[in-house]
This record gives sequence, C-alpha cells and structure tokens, in this order.
Amino acid sequence: MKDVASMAGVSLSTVSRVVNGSPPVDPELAAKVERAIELLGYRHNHTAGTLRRASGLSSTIGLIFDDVGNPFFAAIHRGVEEVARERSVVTFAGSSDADPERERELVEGVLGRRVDGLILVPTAHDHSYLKRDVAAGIGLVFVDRPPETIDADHVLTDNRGGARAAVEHLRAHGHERIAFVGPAPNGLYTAAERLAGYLDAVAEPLVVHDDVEPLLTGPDRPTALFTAQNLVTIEVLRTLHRLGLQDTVAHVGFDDIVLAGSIEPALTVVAQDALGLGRAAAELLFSRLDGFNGRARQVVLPTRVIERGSGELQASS
Amino acid sequence: MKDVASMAGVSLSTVSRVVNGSPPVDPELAAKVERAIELLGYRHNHTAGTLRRASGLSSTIGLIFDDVGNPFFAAIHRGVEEVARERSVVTFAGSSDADPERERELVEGVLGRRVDGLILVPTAHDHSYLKRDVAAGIGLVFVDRPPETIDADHVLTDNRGGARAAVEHLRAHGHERIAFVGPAPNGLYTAAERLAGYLDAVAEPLVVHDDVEPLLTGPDRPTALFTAQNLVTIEVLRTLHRLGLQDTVAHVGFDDIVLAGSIEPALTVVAQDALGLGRAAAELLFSRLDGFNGRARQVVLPTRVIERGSGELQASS
DNA sequence: CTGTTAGCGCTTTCAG
DNA sequence: CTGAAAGCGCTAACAG
Repeated sequence: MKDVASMAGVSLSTVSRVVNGSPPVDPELAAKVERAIELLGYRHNHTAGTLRRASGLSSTIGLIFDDVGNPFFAAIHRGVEEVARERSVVTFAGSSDADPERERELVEGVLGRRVDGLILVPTAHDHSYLKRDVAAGIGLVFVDRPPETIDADHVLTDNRGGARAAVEHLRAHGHERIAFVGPAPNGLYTAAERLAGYLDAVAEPLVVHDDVEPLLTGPDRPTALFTAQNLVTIEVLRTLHRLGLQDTVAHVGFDDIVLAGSIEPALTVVAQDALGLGRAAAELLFSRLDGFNGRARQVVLPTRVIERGSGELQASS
Repeated sequence: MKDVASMAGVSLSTVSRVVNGSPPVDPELAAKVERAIELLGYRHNHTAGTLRRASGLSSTIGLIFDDVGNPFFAAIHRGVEEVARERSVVTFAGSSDADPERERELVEGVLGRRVDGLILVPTAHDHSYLKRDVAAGIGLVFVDRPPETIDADHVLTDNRGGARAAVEHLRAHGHERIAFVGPAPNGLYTAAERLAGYLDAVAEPLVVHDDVEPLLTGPDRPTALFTAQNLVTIEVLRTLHRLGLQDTVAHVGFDDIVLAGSIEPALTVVAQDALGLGRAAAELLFSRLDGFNGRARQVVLPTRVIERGSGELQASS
C-alpha cells in the first residue's frame, strides 16, 4: 500500500480512501491510484483493516455443522451464503462430527479469526462460554436445534408438527396401526421432537428403534410406517422392498430424498426447508450485527407433506 | 493481551510465548498467565498474529465451488476439511454459481482475507490473474476441472475412463445399440470428457441431449442407455418408468445416487470419489505450503462400476 | 479534499 | 529464560 501511495504520488490515507470507496477523493487522484494498484498487482489486506477499523467488523462469519458434507447441512450453508453474499460477507464452515470437543475447537478457531458472528448447529449441551463473546458484540444464532444454556436467537424446523402431520396423513387414509421407526433415543433434539409429534397423533404407540423386519413379518403387522429420519427411511425402504410389502404397508418418511419420486410406489414425505433454515439464521444474525438488541428470538419453519403414493395407500381392513 | 500480561505480572512477550506454546518459558509463569487468561476470558486474536508473524501464514484456506449446497461439492469440501483439520487449518467456502464474475469476487474476497491457499472448482476460463498470488506464495489447486491459463496442481476424476467403462460394461452384456444421454454441450470439461469416453467405446454413436422419450418410443430403440450426469440420470429414470421400459432397456448412470439401490431394477452406476477429490486437493495444497516447489502435478482418480441390476440386463436379441 | 500521525493486537529480534 | 521495542498493513482522527 505504501508502494501504491508513492507510485501514485499520494499519501496512504488517499489510497485507503479509494480502496474503501470513501467519497471525498478527487477523481483524478483516484484514477492514478487505481492505475498504481493495477500495475503493482496490489491486493488489499482486509484483515489488517479489520484490526484498525472502528467497527472491528471482519465481514466474515463462521458456520459449524455436524458435517459439511451432509446434504442437509450443505443446504443450510447455501441458505446462509445467499444472504451473506449480499453483504459481501464470507463464510467459514466446519464439521463438528457431533463431537462436543471438536465443536469447541472449531468455535475457538473461528472466533480467534475474528468472525463477526457464528451460526451453530449445536452438538454440545453447554454453550455458556459464549456469553462473553456475545457480550463483546459477536452475533450468535443456533440452527436446527435450540441452545440449552445460553439465551440466543435460533431457527428450527417444526419437527413435532411435521411428525404429527405425517401420522395424521396416514390416519386420514384409514390407518390406525401406525408404527414409528426412528433412531434409538440419542438425546438429539430433532429425534425427540419427531417422536413426540408421533405420540401426539397416534392412539396406540408402536415404536421401533432397530430392525423393522420382525415387526413386519410378525403377527399383527402395522398397516403404516412413519420413518423419522433420512437414513432410517432408506433402510426401511430396502426392507419393505425385500419383503415385497411396499404396496401393502403405507409409508411416510421425514425429509425428502432424491429419487423418492422414482421408486414404486413413490415415497410420500414430510419435507423440511433446509435452505430456509439457513436464510432465516443469517437474517437473525445480521439483524443483530445491524444493532438489533432485543431478547432472543425463535423462528420455527413449517414442514410440508409431499404426497407421492406410499402415504396414500389405504389401510386394508 | 496487555491486560493478561499485567494481571500475570509478566510482559507481552511472555504471554505471546505461552499462547503460542513457544518452549522457553518458566512453568510457574506460564501457569500464572493461563490463570489470567481464564479469568479475563481472553481470546487470542489469531488474525493480528498473522499480520506480524514471520511466515505470514493464517492457517486458513479458501474453497470455491459451483454450489456449496450441491452434495457432490459438499463431499469435496468434507474431504478437504478432513486433511485441513489435522493442521488446524480452517476453511472458507463459497459458491460461484458457475458465474465467472462471481467466482472472481469470491477469489478476491478470500485472498483479501489472507488465506494461505485456494482450492477452486473453476468456472472462469482465465485464471492468469492468480499468477501473482502464486508467485507471492499462495497455494493454488484446481479440483474436478483442470486450469486452462495457469499452470497449477489439479485433481480430476477419470471422467473419460469412467464413461468408457460404463459403455464397455453394457457391451459386455450384449448391447450394441447404446445411447448417450447427457447435458447439451456446455463447454464443461467433465461433460466433454464423458462424451469422449462414450465415443471411445461405442461403434455407432447415438447421442441425445434433451428428451429421450422420442428415442425410446421411436423405431430402432437403443437397447441400453448411458446417462452422463446426475440430474439427467434422474430424469431418464422417470421417463423409463413412465414408459414401463425399466426392465427392457439397460441403464448405467454416471455418479451414484441415494436410493439407487432401492428402485426396481436397482441402478448400476459409475461412481466417482468426491471425498477423495477433496482429500487429494488438500494434500497437494499443503505440500506446496510445506515448501514443495516442483512443477504442477495432476492427480486423476479412478471411477468404480457398481453393479446393481439395471446395467446387467441382457440385450434382447 | 489531502496528508500526518497514532495505534489496532500481536510476534519477533535483540539485550539482558 | 524474560522484557523492551519495533513494526506487520491498515484506518481514523485531526489539522491543514
């Protein structure tokens, strides 16, 4: 920058002004500066600016997911980016692998790199250590699962309502004996909510956490299945097909899947809006950075039943 | 940091030393410093360190994809992260949306934030503007598509070989009339390679870029289909099922898909290793940062045929 | 409108 | 082993 200044025959401040587009600068000088920048291949050091800038803002935020490679989280990431992009804010992204220690490392890693905010799919149960950072002005938003030990903005899918809707959809098609198939109780918020939604809507609960095959081949088979999670849905689908029951036992899955429309019968799902989750989280975050100072807000996004066939099989008496 | 120093009754240098784990420091003083850090809730500013540090390294890299929300790129991202993590290197990630201008903005955005390296799925054709940055010591690696105007390390999938393998697989099952279904020529490297691989392996090419239905319902229908891209595969699958031809016309797709094993017949694919692409790219990058200074390297990852049924249908005479 | 100057938070010689 | 001091690249008063 010094070089640019001397080459253009101006002071550092002038270079800084043109680089940052701070208005009061003579067009002629500005042009000289631009030329020098071009010639020297000067690249502005935004980080150094952050150090000195009054606001201290870095136009950088951090995202922490269970796994950046998981399409669900990748979609959230994309949603966040869409709104961040409008402000020229760039995103760090990392995977906690559902490991609280790793999550902590990542948080410290991005905070040490002076992000303006943090969007977190929480894995640890205690985030009280972030209170100091929030007090120091950092934005903090939780996505997909609520915070437990800190009062922070968060955006969730209506998991409970979605599960309820799935079951009610099946009941509307005459089913009474509807089984819940989901991951073993794992302390995960979304899993618990979906189970709760199922329990809300069903008269006689029938919950299975592992292999469904015994249930399907045993006596008194359920006439419909609600699978509460992506991988479970896929696994159950496989079982159903292997047993040749796909046209007999109705099925609704939580979360949409590629090819869900191409299998036979096509799979009815309760879809959530991952992109919307990301967008909403980013919006909450930026509103804080813009000075909003009210108490923690909660945004809950609805789910949507997508009828494709498997969920509309009538209960055979 | 000043506060920590005065609270611990030591100098800034000492605090810096314990924070960075630079050996020669009295354990007793170190303990005092740790305590002060804890009490004050001090958060080290890694960015400021980068500014002064002799190496100038930020332990930060930038990734630019077409779309961070696309599962293929998300998997690459994950692969990169796996190796970056071992060095406590944190990753920026952004989406170019296949727009050269947007790509440029993103590149400038992360370079301005002083990343040590850049991993790029290139969209623009000219990246010569990066030569200066490479000369300045930044690491640069291209993934999935090779660079055109700059000599840089890159890692690719063997798209051509994979396409050839798909066709040969079909030929081995008695097919001679094999159609290629792929995106319209779009200047995309991977698309061109896959078409080339098909042309390598087939005697009488039959190429369709849009709707396959006319071909399938017309006279002299092909006995097998090779679909060269994910979305095309899904679309064709739908068509095949709608026409009831899924058990008649053999089909191999490029790229694996969720549920490919659950449809009927299950879909045979040529799978590529997105995770491996990311890992290899990161390794090339870090070897440069570690001082490797040889000429640009190319890594080509093989594909793998996954037989599931649709590709093993015999040609009916 | 432009230049001078102080200093952001840190690391690194260089002396002790 | 520790401290003093210089300075990384930049922005923000402030004075002209």
